[in-house]
Amino acid sequence: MKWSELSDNWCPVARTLSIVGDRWTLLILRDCFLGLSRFEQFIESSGMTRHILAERLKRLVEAGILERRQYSDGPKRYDYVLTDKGQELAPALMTLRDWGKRHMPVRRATAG
Amino acid sequence: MKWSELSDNWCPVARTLSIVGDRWTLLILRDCFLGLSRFEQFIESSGMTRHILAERLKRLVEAGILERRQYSDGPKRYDYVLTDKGQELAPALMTLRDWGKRHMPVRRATAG
DNA sequence: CCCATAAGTTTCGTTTTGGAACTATGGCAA
DNA sequence: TTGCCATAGTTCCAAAACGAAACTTATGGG
Repeated sequence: MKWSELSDNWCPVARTLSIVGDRWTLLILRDCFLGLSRFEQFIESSGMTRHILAERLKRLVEAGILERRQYSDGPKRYDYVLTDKGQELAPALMTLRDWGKRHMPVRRATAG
Repeated sequence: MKWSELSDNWCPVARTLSIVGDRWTLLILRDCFLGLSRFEQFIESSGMTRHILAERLKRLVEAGILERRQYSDGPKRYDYVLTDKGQELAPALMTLRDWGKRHMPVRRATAG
């Protein structure tokens, strides 16, 4: 079965995962909840490639989870902010965070 | 950045996602919460390939989320059950389910 | 004119995935 | 004792996704 076919699955968990159930997407949303909104910020914070970030942002906007917003008119620049629909993913992020805190202790530092 | 490097990230959300943040893994866990435990059951319920299922089960066992348990001694057969650590992912599954119910309505039936 | 900033896009080699066939183990029945 | 079934995997190959890095587009400033 193709992953994309999951968006019409009977199970609401599966339908949710058809959007956020991949490597990186939930990390972008985490960054949004931390207050980040710009392309370069997501790149720096998450460590994903520009290539993939661009594709994920497009999907999140199409899904109505993020909104692409022009924030500069000089050189036209855009950033991404959570919609109401996106905001409502907060509980999901929080439960994943809580589980991680309890069950996934850090073994060694991420960087020096 | 490689996905596997995420397991030592400072952020507990990222560390959690280093295990469950891929296509399919959370669906396996959903099935476990629905009472399924056998290889063939996961295959039938989720629609993923045997190949990927085998790999994901191995990772979940290594992570201490599932336990591989012999359930038959005639032909030796094994199934998979949630550990306490795995059980504690229930809130995460429930928040994803609730969000899906609210924001991801079914467009058409999955099958005829 | 040249450099910097910032949001992307393109290219290309590597890794992961999907699909389907195949393997291993043992029960059961003719 | 042979052959078929069930079940948990493994193997193989082509297709899709991904990572890394260079390139593009648009504008402002020295």
